[in-house]
Amino acid sequence: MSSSIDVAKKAGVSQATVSRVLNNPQSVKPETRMKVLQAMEQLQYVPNLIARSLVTNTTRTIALISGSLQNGFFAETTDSIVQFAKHKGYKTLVYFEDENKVPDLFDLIMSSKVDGVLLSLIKLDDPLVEQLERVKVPCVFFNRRSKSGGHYVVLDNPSAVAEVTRHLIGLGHRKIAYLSGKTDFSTFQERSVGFKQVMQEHGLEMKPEWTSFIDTTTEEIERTVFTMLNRPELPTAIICATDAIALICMDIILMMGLRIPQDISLAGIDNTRMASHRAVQLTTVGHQKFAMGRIAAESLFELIEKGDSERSAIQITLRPELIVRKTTGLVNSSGS
Amino acid sequence: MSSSIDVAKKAGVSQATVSRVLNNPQSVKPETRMKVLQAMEQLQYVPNLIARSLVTNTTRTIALISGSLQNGFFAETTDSIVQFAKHKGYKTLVYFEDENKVPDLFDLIMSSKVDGVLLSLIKLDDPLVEQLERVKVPCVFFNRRSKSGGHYVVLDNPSAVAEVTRHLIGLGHRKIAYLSGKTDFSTFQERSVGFKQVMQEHGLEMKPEWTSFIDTTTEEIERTVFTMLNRPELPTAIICATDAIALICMDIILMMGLRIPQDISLAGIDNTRMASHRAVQLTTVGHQKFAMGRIAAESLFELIEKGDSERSAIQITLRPELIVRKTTGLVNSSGS
DNA sequence: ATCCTTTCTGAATACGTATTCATTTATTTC
DNA sequence: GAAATAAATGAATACGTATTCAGAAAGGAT
Repeated sequence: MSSSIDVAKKAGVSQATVSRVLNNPQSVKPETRMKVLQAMEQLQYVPNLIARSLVTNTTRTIALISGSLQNGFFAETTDSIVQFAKHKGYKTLVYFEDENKVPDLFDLIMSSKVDGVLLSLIKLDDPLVEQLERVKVPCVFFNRRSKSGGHYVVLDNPSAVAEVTRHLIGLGHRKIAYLSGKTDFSTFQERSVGFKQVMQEHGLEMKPEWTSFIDTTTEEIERTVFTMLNRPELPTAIICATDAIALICMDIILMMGLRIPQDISLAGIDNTRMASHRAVQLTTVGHQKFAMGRIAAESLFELIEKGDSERSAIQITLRPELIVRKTTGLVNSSGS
Repeated sequence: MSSSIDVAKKAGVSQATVSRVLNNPQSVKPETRMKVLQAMEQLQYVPNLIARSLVTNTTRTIALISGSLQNGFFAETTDSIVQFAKHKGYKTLVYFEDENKVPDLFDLIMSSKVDGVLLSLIKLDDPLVEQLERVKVPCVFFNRRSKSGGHYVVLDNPSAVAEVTRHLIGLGHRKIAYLSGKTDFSTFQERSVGFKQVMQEHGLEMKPEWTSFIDTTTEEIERTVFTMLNRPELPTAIICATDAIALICMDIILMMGLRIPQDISLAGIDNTRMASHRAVQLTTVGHQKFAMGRIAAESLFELIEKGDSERSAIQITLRPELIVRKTTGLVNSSGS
């Protein structure tokens, strides 16, 4: 690999001039500029971004810390974030973390010198947040947020669940199960609040055996649903805290020979792409306009470009929208 | 941010010693090592990887050039690749490229100084391949490959399609449609070969109006399927070159009120996660053992760690395995 | 031609680390 | 205790770029 010094030699100029034709072309005489460009061409010169970063203290790279792509929601947000970053001339460093262990991420981010961070996999009281705050790295949370504020874009989670819950109650359901991830994530925390509230408003009981806050691994979800549906008394509806959970849930329900929604209604949240598929047609709640990932990315670049500190907090809460499809129906009166 | 020089000052040693406790701890006396570690702790020192990369000419970063995550196959491979890279102590820089434009990727890769490249989105005659070859960056293709060889891990594509085609013919199908991406990608090229061959072996015709090689955007696929199914004569089965295409295809088929497989059989390739979902149950063909992404990643790290040049070419062709589910059935004798 | 601007270019330096080489300090051997 | 060896450390340098500052070249006005 040839360096700017090689180019300089070949063009008979100084290295500084080579640097100039790259970063400030009009500041160098057209004649010599041509010589330099020609030399670059001949040597197949491509600038070393590492060296440049060392000087400018900027990498044109963002970090994305997301949940596993097995979850369609994260696949969609990741896709749009990476696309948008590319469009902005930025590279994206991705981490798909296990829900539980996000320990060394701070050092990873700091040492990589990324220009910004998009975080979805964050616990309510994650120390990472405070650390990032301290070092002034532009950072926006999406989907999940931390209790210490910061910039974020999230769904109005309590309302979202409230809407599905009311929808199901409106269909006559009284025995409603709730299947969620653990509440140390804001998403699951907030969504459970919405559920609890609406149930109470209607004087309905949250049966412990129908209410689960579990690890959102496929195996764990399958096991939980299987156990629940093997009890003597079945719920008439299941609300899942995410579409990803709902899909797995649906898989088990169908496997056990139950019909949706005749035997059991099912609803999710996120309005994932698969939810609208005609083989699935999941009732869910989404939000208007763009994907959340896109909005988060736009917000982040606003921080990066205009400077974080001046900016007042970006705190966007997307209005939820119930999307009724085919997995929820009137409660089966023959149900015990 | 504090540097190793700050640490050195605080600990009363030279910067070289600080560097040593990081890279060669046992070469420094335990006593002074402690002093240094303590200073690091106090200053919250985290090494600047950019600077380190400049010296070592290594970044512990790989680049992944993949198709859009909208395609479940790429979501799965990306997930496992990123996980595996992390496990190996490497970061992953991702690009989800549009099928058509992959022009400036070479400069992007070179300037970022990644230690290796995983490529799935590559055309048969992509110039990128030769460029990467020339600069000796470890590189392995997966899923798709280039005609100029190199390291790759792919499915035995002709056999894969041959298997589904024979399966459908065995079920009595004669009027078989084929829906594929464009053949300047090896995947689609090789798969179409398999289809053509088996059809010919059985003296069956590839009707032009039932055979499409199109851009694999959702809209384009939808339009194509819609048009095909609005013709007077319908195929009794559709083979899609990927599960992603098959899913979209299924969506349209169901939307038009046709039943699968009673009215029309449907099959894909890749054995994507959603294909096994009980709301879908797509007949498809996959391969044994690990995900392809994982195998590709393992191969790449072998190249990175053991050095590329010594190594003979890694060329892995995975044996396909037909997985019959519920979207393919006996041909409906009442079909016109 | 002289002086003054303006435009352009080169030398020098900084960024933060790893590494070589020489030097100091500690340890062993007789 | 001296000499020989081994272990530990520091000074200096390199990596490839951007940038400052000073100086050279070019152009304009008188």
